[in-house]
Formats: sequence, structure tokens, C-alpha cells
Amino acid sequence: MTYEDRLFAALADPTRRAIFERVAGRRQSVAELARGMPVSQPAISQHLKVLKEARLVRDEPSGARRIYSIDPEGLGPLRAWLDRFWSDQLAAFKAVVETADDN
Amino acid sequence: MTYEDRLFAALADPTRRAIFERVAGRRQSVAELARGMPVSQPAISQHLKVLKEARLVRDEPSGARRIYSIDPEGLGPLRAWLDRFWSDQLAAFKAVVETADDN
DNA sequence: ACTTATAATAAGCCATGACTTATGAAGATA
DNA sequence: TATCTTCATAAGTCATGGCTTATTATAAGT
Repeated sequence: MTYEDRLFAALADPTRRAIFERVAGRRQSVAELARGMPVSQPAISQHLKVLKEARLVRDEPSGARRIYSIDPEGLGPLRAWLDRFWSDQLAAFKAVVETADDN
Repeated sequence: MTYEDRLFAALADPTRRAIFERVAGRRQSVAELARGMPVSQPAISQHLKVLKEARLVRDEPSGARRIYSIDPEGLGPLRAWLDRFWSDQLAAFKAVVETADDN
């Protein structure tokens, strides 16, 4: 499983994406996340593990708690991938599709 | 299942992403895709169906074949989502994380 | 008309993944 | 030390999803 695979897979689950968005909004602990979401604490921990392995979040101990925050560079590869299809190349391709019709 | 969910889910599978990338590179038929990939034709069709429902590809009949091409606007929502965490906001957040340490 | 090519769908199999409850480890607090 | 909180991991359940082969429909070519 490549790094890119892990990244896309991590973002695929809605609950996990919600966790990521919360963490991105404000760094917080596991219990705090669990309180605000309709799943158990272990579920949260499991999601955080996946997000961490995809380098989307970092964690830092703070006493008995563990504070999770966004990893600023984690979305870099996603943007890089996206940019391969966006902008000029895509616009050009779009034009080709609309005009030409060679079979 | 929301539209965003469908988009992320569609991109999560490596095989499906490979299909999308091929189609983005050059519009082609199902058989053509099947020939170049290590899965069966029905598998390709199933993936294309998911990609189409996520609005990532379009299809157009051409005789007995069906030509699939990229949908230029399909990646828009992904970029929109990404931009919510990128740039200014993320840079600012990164700075906060690195300087402050309020628990 | 018959055969071939193309592609979608149906049905079934199997691995993966998202969740649960139970438990244990590590720190904080009395 | 004893208790409470916090969090990760283990184990088990269940649904989903990606694949296969089989089949059908449609179009092309002979």
C-alpha cells in the first residue's frame, strides 16, 4: 500500500473526515472528540491512528491526555495529485473533448 | 450518502484511481481500459459506474463501444474541500500550533 | 442471418473495515 | 495507595465493497 493510497483511504470515511475537520478547526484531545461525536472513544482512537499514519494529524502528550492537531503538510500530496488534473491541462483537455470527436 | 462522500469514496480505491488517471490521459473505451489493466471487463465497468456517479467521468456511445472521458468539473468539489484547509488558514493554524501551547 | 465484439448487469465469494464491548496501562488527584 | 480519568489495544460482529464467472443486449462485420 503506497503512501498515496493511505492518504486517499484515510479521507474516504465520513466519520474520519469529520474528525479531521474538527481537529483542523481546533486541536483537541481524544475524549473531547469522543464527546462531540456519535461513536465510542475506541472508534475515535482507531480513526486517529489511520489519520496519523496518513500524516494528516499529529499527536502530542499532555498529561494523561493526548492532544491531536492537524499536520500542516499532510494535505500536500493530495494537492499535488489534484494539480495533475487541474488548471491548464484540464482546460486544454476539456477543449479537446468538446471540439474534436475522433474515434 | 452525500455528494462529497461519493467523491472521496470513488477516489479511495487504487484501481479506480488508476482508471480515472488513464481516462484523464486519453479518452478511451471500456475494452481498451480492460486490456491495459489486470482486472476483468466487468470490474472496469463497475469502477466506471462509481466514477460516473461521482461525476468524475462522462460516457458517450460510439457504435458498439462507449467512450469514457474525464468530467472537467468533477474535481471541483475536491479542490473546494482542500482549499478550506490550505493556504492562509492552514499557515495561520500552523503558526499557532508552533508558538502557543495552551492546554 | 450468423458470428464476433463490446459493455452492462446479476449472483456469489471473500477480504477489509468500521463499529462495539472489554480490558489494561499510564497519569492525575484525593 | 487507592481511585478516577484518559486513551490505546484486543477480540469479535456485521456490512460493505471489489472481484470473479455467467449471462444478456446491442451493434458491427461477414
